[in-house]
Amino acid sequence: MTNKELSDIFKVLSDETRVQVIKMLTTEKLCACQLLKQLKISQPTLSHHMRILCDSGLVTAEKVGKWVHYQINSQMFDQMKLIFNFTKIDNIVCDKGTCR
Amino acid sequence: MTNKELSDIFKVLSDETRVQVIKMLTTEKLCACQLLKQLKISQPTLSHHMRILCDSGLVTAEKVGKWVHYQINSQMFDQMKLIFNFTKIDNIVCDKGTCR
DNA sequence: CCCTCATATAGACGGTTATCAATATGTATT
DNA sequence: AATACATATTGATAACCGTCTATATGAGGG
Repeated sequence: MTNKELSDIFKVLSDETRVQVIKMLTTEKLCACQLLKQLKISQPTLSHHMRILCDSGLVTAEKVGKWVHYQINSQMFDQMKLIFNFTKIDNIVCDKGTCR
Repeated sequence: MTNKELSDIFKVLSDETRVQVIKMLTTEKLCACQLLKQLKISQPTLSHHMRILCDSGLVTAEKVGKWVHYQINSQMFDQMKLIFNFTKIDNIVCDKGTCR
């Protein structure tokens, strides 16, 4: 994963409403109208957020009749978990009074 | 952690340059001048990013003489790891042809 | 067919942000 | 003190983003 790909995913998660949607979808599959009920935003704004979430791959959509069912893409989140599994090494650089 | 707190942290990580800095600090402690060498941005821009990283708590700074040593705050990243450890339940909502 | 409900799109607006050049501050070295 | 180096701050600018209203699209139901 490139830095750009990573920062793009974090950008998707950098909005409070989208985090709330993700949390809601964590426990159950939901349609847009149900999400809308619990959010304090207009319908077009929700549609905008859901598009961003789906485009990123973090959420998947399935059209069922009039409704669209949204659901977490857990594969993506498993990958994200790995991102934070880095190992930190306490190397001291810039010591000996020089940075060159 | 509230949704706002979470999205604020993701916002910090939503910039490609800051992701690159985080990655660089993953393996070793570095001063600003060393970070600057490997990045294609001006010194004031780096200073701006380092302030955002430090304010968020993801990175800590330590002034040593002329230099500022930056280092990952691994406690924060351990916490972030947990965020992605949710359990997904495949509840189907919106079934039976109604959303009400 | 018309009407209603669910969702998407278009366009406008205000606020935020990343970037830079210029400058300031602070710290060592000579 | 004077100079050089490391970092921070200021102010300006351009691009981006979240939000809304208005409108369009699409799918059932009567």
